[in-house]
Amino acid sequence: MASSPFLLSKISHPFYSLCSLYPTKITLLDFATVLSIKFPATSFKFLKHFSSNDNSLIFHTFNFDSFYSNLIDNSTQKTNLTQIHAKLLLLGIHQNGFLITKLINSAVKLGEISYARKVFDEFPEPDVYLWNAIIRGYSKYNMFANAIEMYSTMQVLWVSPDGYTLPHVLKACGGLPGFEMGRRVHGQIFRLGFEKDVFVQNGVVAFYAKCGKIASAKVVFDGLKFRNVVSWTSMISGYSQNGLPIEALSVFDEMRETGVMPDWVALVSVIRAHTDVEDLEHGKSIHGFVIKTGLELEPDLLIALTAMYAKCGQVMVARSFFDQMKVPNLILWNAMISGYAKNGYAEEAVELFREMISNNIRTDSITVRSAVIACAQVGSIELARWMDNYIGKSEHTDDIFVNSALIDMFAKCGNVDMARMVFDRTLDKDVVMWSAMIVGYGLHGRGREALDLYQLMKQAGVCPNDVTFLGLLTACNHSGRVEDGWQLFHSMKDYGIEPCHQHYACVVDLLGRAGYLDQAYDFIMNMPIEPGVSVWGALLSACKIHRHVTLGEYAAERLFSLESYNTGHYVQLSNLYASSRMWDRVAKIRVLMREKGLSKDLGYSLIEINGKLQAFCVGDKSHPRSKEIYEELESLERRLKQAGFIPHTDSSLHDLNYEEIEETLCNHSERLAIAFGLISTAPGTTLRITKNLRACINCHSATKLISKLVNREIVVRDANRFHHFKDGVCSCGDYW
DNA sequence: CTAGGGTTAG
Repeated sequence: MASSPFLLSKISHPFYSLCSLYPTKITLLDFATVLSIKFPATSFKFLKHFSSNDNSLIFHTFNFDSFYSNLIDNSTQKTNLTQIHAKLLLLGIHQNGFLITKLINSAVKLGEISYARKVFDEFPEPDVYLWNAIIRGYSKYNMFANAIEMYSTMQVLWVSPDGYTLPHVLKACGGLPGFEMGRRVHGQIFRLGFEKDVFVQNGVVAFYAKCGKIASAKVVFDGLKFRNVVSWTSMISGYSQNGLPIEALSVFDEMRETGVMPDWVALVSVIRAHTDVEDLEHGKSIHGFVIKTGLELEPDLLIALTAMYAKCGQVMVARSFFDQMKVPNLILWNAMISGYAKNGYAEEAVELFREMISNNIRTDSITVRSAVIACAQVGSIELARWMDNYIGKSEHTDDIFVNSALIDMFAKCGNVDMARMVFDRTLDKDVVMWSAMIVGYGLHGRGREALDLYQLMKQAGVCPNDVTFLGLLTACNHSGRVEDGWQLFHSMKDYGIEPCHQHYACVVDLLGRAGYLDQAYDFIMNMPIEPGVSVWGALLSACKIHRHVTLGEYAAERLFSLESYNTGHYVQLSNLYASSRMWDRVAKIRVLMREKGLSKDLGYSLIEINGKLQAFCVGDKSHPRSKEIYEELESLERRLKQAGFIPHTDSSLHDLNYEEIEETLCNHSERLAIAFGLISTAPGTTLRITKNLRACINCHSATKLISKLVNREIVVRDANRFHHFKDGVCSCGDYW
């Protein structure tokens, strides 16, 4: 001992200042333990030295409980705890329930749940405090099945739960699927006489709310004699979680009337309700309240506010919140990304997602879902492939939501075959997955495949839903299958599905396009619900195709009365007149539009070259390679003429919807995009173009021929569907 | 030693 360097240094060692905190004398072994915790870097050699010592030096007057409990509380690492535990064992006081409970709680706090369990298992006869500690640990880390398992074991061993056990058990019940367990616990709570314990009762309320049994939650809540802010919050969030934000808000009002002051958790729930109803004004007033009550520094409250602003379309405000957050957590990232995606800021959403990845920030399935949705909006097949590739390497490959979104994304990015690949590689398919694929085929006019898939779906025992039928009807529509569509529509009732506006509009479209205008009209007249914009719009568009002026005017009238400021309706009617060469009425519509201050939508086309999107509008000369583009355009025009192409001049010339033709050269935006695509990609490369309006008949015919002349596949996504041009024909069969 | 909250939604 004399030679020990420790003795030489002990006077000056900071340990002595630490010792003065404790009221009792301390042994060398204790010294070593403290050292190892407070000064891990220097402790090893001391521990080694003392490990050969016996513990005869211990003073029996020493107050173990307070000394070790302080040590445990000061532990910041698992190794601290294991050393203390070893020490307790060495001292023979490892059956001290108080200290072991503390140890377990401390382990839980450090996230060392399996270590906590190990310590628990080594304890011979745990009392209710120990059981509570371990159940609490499992519940805290959402290991609900373990929590319930411990709860059951505890009762087998005749340890009765107390008022501290039950809230954790209830939380676990709420987190598990099914609610039988929770119901049993509720019965037990009643028998054990906890009906006046506000902690326990709040847990019961929250449990029922989580399981969707909001009525039961309300019954328990109403039965409470004393309600604190937690009781109210449980009820508010319960309504929110069950899609009843209005009710949630009225509970909040009630709470305010009874004079209970909301804390930040309560406000988070209220903000969520405002977010759900997209009520920006009231959301803002809650924001004001947050500032007034001095809670604006509460990070989670700021996250809820960010989500609210993002979802309500105030993405700039949301972004400034986001940027101010020192440590943005996953939920905040998700709120921001989904907010962008939801409000049409698809590029921003994707950019933020990429930022997460390049900074190695953890993503979850919600992040990925939102990002995929954003990619679908962007419409770039290269981006879509990148996303698919990323997911293939992630842990989200089996996420049914992610895969359905991927199917939708590939379909919307023009590659329905890749959508099918995702579909085929997903083993567990639900209705939504099947429907997404059917909708994808519908979008591309592949009616046969959609119908075949529907058969397979039924064979697989999956029951169709309203979206399935929407996809099927669209598919029939885009491939001219009137009979199939008609039958499918009528088979909806066999599955107990009530058709909605969109289904009716599809049928009107289906009948109308095929020329059955009278039938379409009768169909509308016999609809059980009031026909809306989509239905009349479908009829008007069919009247335009078949030049049925009187019926078209009738449909337009209905549209004007429903939406008097929607430019599209005027344009459609004008197109109908133009197709019937009624130029005076075309002019009248123009005057009418001018009077109402409406102007037609500007057409533009996007083409992706080397992963970059290039935009063109009609007659666009702003591109740096504009000269080359127009040269290519002229050469195309020449070759078209040589091939015998005669432009339609009757309707499209006066078609307000489409960009006007300039002299002989057609400079519609998609033609510019095609020309640019041709000069900037290798021969044979597929061109992928996105257009915001519907393709005009002239460009459609021209594109067919161009695909043959230049031997390229050209994929055009217009406002309505996809067109695949190849070898002089289009996948839509000129039916769109 | 207790309880209540937020991101998504094909």
